[in-house]
Amino acid sequence: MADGSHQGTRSKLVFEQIFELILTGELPLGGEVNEAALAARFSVSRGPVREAVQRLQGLRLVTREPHMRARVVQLSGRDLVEIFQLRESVEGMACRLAAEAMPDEALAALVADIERAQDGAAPDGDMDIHIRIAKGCGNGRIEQLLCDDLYHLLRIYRLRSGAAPGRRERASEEHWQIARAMRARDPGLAESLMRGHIGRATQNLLDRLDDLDEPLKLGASAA
Amino acid sequence: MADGSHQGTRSKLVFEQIFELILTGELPLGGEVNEAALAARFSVSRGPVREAVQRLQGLRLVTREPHMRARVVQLSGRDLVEIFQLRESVEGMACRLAAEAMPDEALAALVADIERAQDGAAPDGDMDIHIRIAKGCGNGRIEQLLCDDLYHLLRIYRLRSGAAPGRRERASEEHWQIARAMRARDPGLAESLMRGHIGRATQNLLDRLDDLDEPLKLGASAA
DNA sequence: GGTGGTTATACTGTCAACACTTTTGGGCAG
DNA sequence: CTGCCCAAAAGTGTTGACAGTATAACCACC
Repeated sequence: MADGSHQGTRSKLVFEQIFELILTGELPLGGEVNEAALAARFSVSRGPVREAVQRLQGLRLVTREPHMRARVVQLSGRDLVEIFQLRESVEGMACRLAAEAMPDEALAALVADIERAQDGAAPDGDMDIHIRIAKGCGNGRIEQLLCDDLYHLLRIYRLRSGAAPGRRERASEEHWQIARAMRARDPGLAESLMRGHIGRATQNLLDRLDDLDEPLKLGASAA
Repeated sequence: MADGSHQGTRSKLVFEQIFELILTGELPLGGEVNEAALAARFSVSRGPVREAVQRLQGLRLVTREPHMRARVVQLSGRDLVEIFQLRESVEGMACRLAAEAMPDEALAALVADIERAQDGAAPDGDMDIHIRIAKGCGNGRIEQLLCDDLYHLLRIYRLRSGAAPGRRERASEEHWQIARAMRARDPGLAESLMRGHIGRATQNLLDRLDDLDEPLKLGASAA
């Protein structure tokens, strides 16, 4: 069969639907998650909903203690800083490994795509670069951590808070440097540049946060 | 009530019991995981067993695809190298952060404990140091990744493969250097030393592995 | 005797109902 | 009016049974 990857399992579908609900804000960030209500909404039993929620808990997207209601994560400034610190170390390592493991063509294409994006049309080149590096590092566990676990968190954050003005160009420039270092097969430099890149993003984040424990009320001109 | 913290939830108990079964080898490393059999063994329904298995899957301790039987992870040499690469980056960052965040007394106690362990009686100081650093880094997400997710994997690995001869002293010496750098409030040096420490352990692991894809048959006199 | 299809089995995915715990709301004493 | 206690409601944890799918055994056919 051509694709067939529809793996009928309800749990996975419900998981993605709940995630969409969080993205759209229908499930607000600090809000409660009601298993029965979600089950009724998706016309399934509580079993699949329960598994989906548990999986969300595994990704730290919801918090749940034994007998209390599950709640969507708050994403306070403190949380974001913690996530960015983790990304700094892990994506740095991914970048180092990818600079050794990725084939020449892939690295050349990476540089070319970034340069093309810098010129004119470039929609979502932002996260794409990081994902491509993570997928090319050859370490499945790191790839999973970055592309599965942390990626969801980042999507929620990005959707709620637009990038600072002028930061996009700056980031693209840094991406270009990173990719060039990788193409030159300089793992140490590539890792260092990536860590600096994410470290700057962290600093940028801190500058826009007055109180570390505020529940992500920023968002500015999120248009 | 004195303690009462037995959090009656069956799922958690079953989770720990299954983990024990993996540690003792009763559930062999590449073996299949049968929900019904486990349910009967623990005198619970399949629901809690299912949740426990799913949680194990979240920790990458078992692999499970939609309709196939779940299998305990194989822990091939490749897997171990991936885990150690991830640890190298994350524990390095944890060490950096801990060198900034941990109180003076805690750092002094860390150095003291290592020195005491070097002299005479020191049972399991090995992992303990890493755990203490992870818990002291102040980043809850990193702490959770190291102490919850990766710790289980490492326990399985350690139980099956003893350390190389003479490596324990070497490791203790490196721990001492790390702790000293932390006490001296030198985050950069502390991170560098920790990365070198884990990198050496990785190299040591590679030296003992002929084939990266072998399912962890090391352990020397595996009687 | 080997091979392809077919039935039988075992297991996972899903469901509806029950048991237990936490929370909410109201009534009562102070 | 305030605070505590108690009962009703809501929600989670757990159970046993049913449905769908992959694995295994079996048999016919080449």
